[in-house]
Amino acid sequence: MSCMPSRRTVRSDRRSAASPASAELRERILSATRELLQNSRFDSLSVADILDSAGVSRASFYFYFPSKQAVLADLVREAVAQGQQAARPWTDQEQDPVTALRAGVTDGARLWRDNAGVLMAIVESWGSDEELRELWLEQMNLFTEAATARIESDPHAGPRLGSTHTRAVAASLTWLGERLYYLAAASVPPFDDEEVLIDTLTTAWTSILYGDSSRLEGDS
Amino acid sequence: MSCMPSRRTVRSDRRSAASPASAELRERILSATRELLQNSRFDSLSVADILDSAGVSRASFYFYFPSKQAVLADLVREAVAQGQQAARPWTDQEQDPVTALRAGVTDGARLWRDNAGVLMAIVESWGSDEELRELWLEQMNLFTEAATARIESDPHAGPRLGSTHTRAVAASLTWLGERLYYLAAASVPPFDDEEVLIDTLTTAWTSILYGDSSRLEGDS
DNA sequence: CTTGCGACCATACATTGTGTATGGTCGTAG
DNA sequence: CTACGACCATACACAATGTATGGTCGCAAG
Repeated sequence: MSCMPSRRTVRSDRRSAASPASAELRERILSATRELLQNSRFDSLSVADILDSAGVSRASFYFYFPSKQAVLADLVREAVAQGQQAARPWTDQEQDPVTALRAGVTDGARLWRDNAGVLMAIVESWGSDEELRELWLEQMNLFTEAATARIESDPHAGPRLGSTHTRAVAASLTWLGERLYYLAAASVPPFDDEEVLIDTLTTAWTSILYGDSSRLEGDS
Repeated sequence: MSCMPSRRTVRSDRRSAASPASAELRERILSATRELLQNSRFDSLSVADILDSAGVSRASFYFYFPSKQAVLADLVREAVAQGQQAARPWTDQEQDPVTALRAGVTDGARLWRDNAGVLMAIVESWGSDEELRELWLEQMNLFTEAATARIESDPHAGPRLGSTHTRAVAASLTWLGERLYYLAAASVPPFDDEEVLIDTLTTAWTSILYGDSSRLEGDS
């Protein structure tokens, strides 16, 4: 998936025989961490746990990654790459706005469901690590940019907002999503109910962009 | 190290005449932590730092507090107690809704400005400590309850929302605030500009509650 | 006076976690 | 055969947390 093995020359094919580990340890480390993250919080996860789970030695771990945080960063890049596809139809405007909005919100929910561990980890950790901070801030920024562009080119939403504030509004919606998806993943009511999550987020987007929060289905 | 015994400033004033648990050191610990938090993140703060800054011994620290987190919990309770007063006029409805909303948002901004260190600390840490988690979740919950009550008793806002969703909407606005105030405190654009912060949050509240985001001053 | 107690300090320790060596094994390319 | 690259085992240096031990000081009651 195109990342960048800039660390070192990892691409070797010497896995012909004997070793119990013929594949890239790097992937094993990533997979193990991803799985551990489904049941543990990132900060209560030690590299020793990852080592045990991946069946890798301490030395090998630090050969491929400079720190635990770097592993998370890779996993996040992986997850968001997957998410940018989900966000694509979101920025189209081929269908009616509210429907498109709801579809985008739903895609986000699925992305978060599929990558709950990793995404929760980064939301909890980006405040305490510079690399993770920049990564996440950049991600939120990309999303905000896309939303801003969409809003400004929307004949209904665009004019309603002062152009100075459009970006701020887009940013606030982005961060609202970040928080609500996180709360849902963390099972914090009332967002632990996915339907409530999606309805509420969709309500927020449509209300703020179109000033219309009614008619958002009322099926409880 | 601190080989110099000059730290014993407590000497004769040890306990002026008071009774059990006069606990002057306790206050010193709280104050020192509060101040340190203005320039450091909570997780990059060791108890040794607090000890140095407060001029207290390790043993005394653990006499008063079971952990670093407990100190933060106390500071947070302190700050939010101060904030509940700020939130009171917020739940009144004596003035026009948008004005009241903006006033409430502004109060929140002031609270966050005055207690930035402590509040940032808890937002960053409530995910990793059970005590802090419950404390913060309860706080968000109290705020959500108040907002819900306000919305439901509001002739303009109440009817517009399905009653099932009212609480969820209130919760999302609460968490939006948490996130945006935090970002402002962390100097993340565009919310590092307090005017943008307040305008955007006010826009969100009025849009979602009243479906009206226009006429929110366009002075930019 | 002296004994007890509560607030407090100094220091050492057990434990856990991180990141950095150091040195060794084993297959394959040269 | 030898060098090298991928890998492992282990130990170490460091930092931080929380606990334990024992001691000082001031006051109050016997």
